[in-house]
Amino acid sequence: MELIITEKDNAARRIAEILSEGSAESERRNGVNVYRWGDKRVVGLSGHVVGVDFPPEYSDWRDVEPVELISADVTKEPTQENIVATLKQLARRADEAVIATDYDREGELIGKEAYELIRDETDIPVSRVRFSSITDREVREAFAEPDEIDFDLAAAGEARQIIDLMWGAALTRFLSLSARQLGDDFISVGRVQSPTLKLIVDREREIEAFDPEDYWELFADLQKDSVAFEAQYFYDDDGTEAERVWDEAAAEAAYEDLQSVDAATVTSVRRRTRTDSPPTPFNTTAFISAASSLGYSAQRAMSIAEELYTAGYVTYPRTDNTVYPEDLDPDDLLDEFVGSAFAEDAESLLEQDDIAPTEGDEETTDHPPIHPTGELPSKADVSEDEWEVYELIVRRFFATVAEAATWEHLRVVAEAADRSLKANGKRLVEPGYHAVYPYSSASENHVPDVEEGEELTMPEVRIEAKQTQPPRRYGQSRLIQTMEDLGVGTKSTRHNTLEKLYDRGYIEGDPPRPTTLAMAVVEAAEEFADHVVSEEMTAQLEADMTRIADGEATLENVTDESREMLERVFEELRESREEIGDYLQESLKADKTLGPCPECGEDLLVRRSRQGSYFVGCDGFPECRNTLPLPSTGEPLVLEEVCDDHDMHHVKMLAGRDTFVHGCPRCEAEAADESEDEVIGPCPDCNEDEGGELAIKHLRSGSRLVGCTRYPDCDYSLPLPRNGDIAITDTYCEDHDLPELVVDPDSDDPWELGCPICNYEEYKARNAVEDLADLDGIGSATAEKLEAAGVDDLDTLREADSDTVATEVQGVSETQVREWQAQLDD
DNA sequence: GCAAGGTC
Repeated sequence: MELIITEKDNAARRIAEILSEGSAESERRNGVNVYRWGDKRVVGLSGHVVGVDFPPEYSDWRDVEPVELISADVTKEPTQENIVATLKQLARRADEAVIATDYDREGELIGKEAYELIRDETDIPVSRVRFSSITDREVREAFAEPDEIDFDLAAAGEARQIIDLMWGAALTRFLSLSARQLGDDFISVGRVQSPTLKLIVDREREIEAFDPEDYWELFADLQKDSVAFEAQYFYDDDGTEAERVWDEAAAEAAYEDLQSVDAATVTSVRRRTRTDSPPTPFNTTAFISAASSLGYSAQRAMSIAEELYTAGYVTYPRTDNTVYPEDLDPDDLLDEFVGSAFAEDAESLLEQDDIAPTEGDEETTDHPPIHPTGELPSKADVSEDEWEVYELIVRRFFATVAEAATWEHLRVVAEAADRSLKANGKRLVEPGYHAVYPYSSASENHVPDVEEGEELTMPEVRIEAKQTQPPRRYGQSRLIQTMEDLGVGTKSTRHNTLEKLYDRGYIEGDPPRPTTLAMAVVEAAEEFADHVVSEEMTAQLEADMTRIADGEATLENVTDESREMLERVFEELRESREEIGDYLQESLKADKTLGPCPECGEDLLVRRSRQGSYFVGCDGFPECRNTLPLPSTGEPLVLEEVCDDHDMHHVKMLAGRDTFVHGCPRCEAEAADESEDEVIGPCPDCNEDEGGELAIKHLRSGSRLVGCTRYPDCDYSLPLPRNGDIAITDTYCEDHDLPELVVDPDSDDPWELGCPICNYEEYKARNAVEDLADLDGIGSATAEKLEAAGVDDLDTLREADSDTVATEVQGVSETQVREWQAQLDD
């Protein structure tokens, strides 16, 4: 029997399809898919075989000194017992094994791990095949001429693992211990996350240090016949054109000169034609950046793309490649869109004489650029967001095979009272790829045809006082782009790194702003462990890995050298341990401080009760017992904005999709104290027996609800929207004897909420499927499939038999279902 | 429970 091992289940299935010419069947072993035909078996490792875990004796890491840890051996342990068990079972029966993991460094490492597992059982020959995309031709060719595992390349990857863990875990542990941060809120440091955080912190430092400067700009309206256009004043500054006037008196003088006349003479007209080339194929970074201009976060964009990939609509979304593989025939792919929602554009592209896709600079060996597969979803198959992202990917593919656009630029210079004015016009002559790719800006600026010497009227002159602006914060896609430029992180991890920085309380908002803690961590690292916050650590590691891969160094050389360097860092760190700890603790507190306590003058802080709920408490506790409530949903985040009335920072509650700004906790509490409950009808739970009635209530924590007047004896309640005025109408719901409610009745867009009980029931039904889609690893495309199989809410999923679900829903594995169920049990 | 790499 021949055993073929791939990196992921999906690849295993496709390779089996290709090699068996469609005759492969799948069976399950220990919950792992095995594809079989004849005497061949293909199994995907799902990336779980490789794993560096700490030895169990270090699991209680609070008691372990960091330095002991770094000298401790890093051991490898498989993280998914069932995958390993399956692999070993199959290996025992095989007389030959082929490693077919991804054609990159990490793929080689995963392949080597699999090789070692096989070697534990048997000494059958193990070969290695390499192909850059899972297409018929490439896979067949690779299997026709198998190669050997490159152990040096795998060792390079292993050195990376060890060094990352050594530095990351030891420094993380040191900072967390010194600041006594031991729960979920540990203080982490790492080779990729820390240089990324430093980018954000450095930019924030520039912004803080920025000293704005005043300047003035002058504009004039010029008019030819009845067509007006705007021109800007400029002057010669040592041979270059300058628009900003830095001296107020000089600006006023120019303004007076221009105002003294009401006409300008055209002194030069220049026309130029520019071609605007279509964009290159999507790699992960370019995709994230395009999706971000549609308003998607990096994480969200990737998770939608992964969902579309799993459903079979787009290619693998984690790729560096910007060159389509040779065997992608653009004509064939365009043909697939004839008769679809994209028919018109696809047909117009097919009419072109020559269809030659653009190429980017990066041609890699693992996966093709992101493009549609040719299997089309209908709008009903996917959520609105998924459709929007799918359309982006389709249109990007269209753009890469479309023609260039042509622009006509028109530059006009005119003189008035010896002062110069200029206007730049821009006209799209040939829309080219813009016709199929409406995302990149194609805005025109109209300047009429004028001729040299022509006299134009000048009805208005304006002077604008401005200030230089600090540099802008990096947005998420800009950060990911910069990480790629610096070589930090990989296509599969960059977006996760940003998410991690959010989760760790290092950054907040979008564009991300560093918290006080982040500033302190970067500062401490710069002083004592500069290596780990600089992108040079990655650069050096890359160089070392190349040396290992080329056989010029060994894994031991490189990791020993790194370990010695870390030991030296620790010698300095240990001396300053208390100082660093105090500083970090102070910074942590600064991120939780809301403002002065009105009762004692100490700081009011965001705190957490023993039950886990958040509230505002006084730092003077137990002497001062002043408190304020916070909403029950989400995690509080202190914003920069300060309430004018109470000198308190506003608070935002982070709760994923339901994130909202709570505002000033004192304002919210006072508003609730001043409002009165409005009775609207009988309580369905206790009216008959006890006479309880439902009322609209404002809670001190800022939320509103319909609750029983006998609370806490009766805790019947219905949710109400957080924002907007609520009006009670004269129309009554017959079923529940309650009035219908309207939110924001006086606005342009009032929302008829209706009877609160009916509304809540509809809400529950509507959200059942959405709740499914919200689970980790389920998107709306998969949720739709689950719903079709009768699994339409969380409770059904929780009780469902995982094997039945996996059998009935295509593309869903039993392991997945069990993971979802485990999530629900948490 | 700590990193970063993979995949789900």
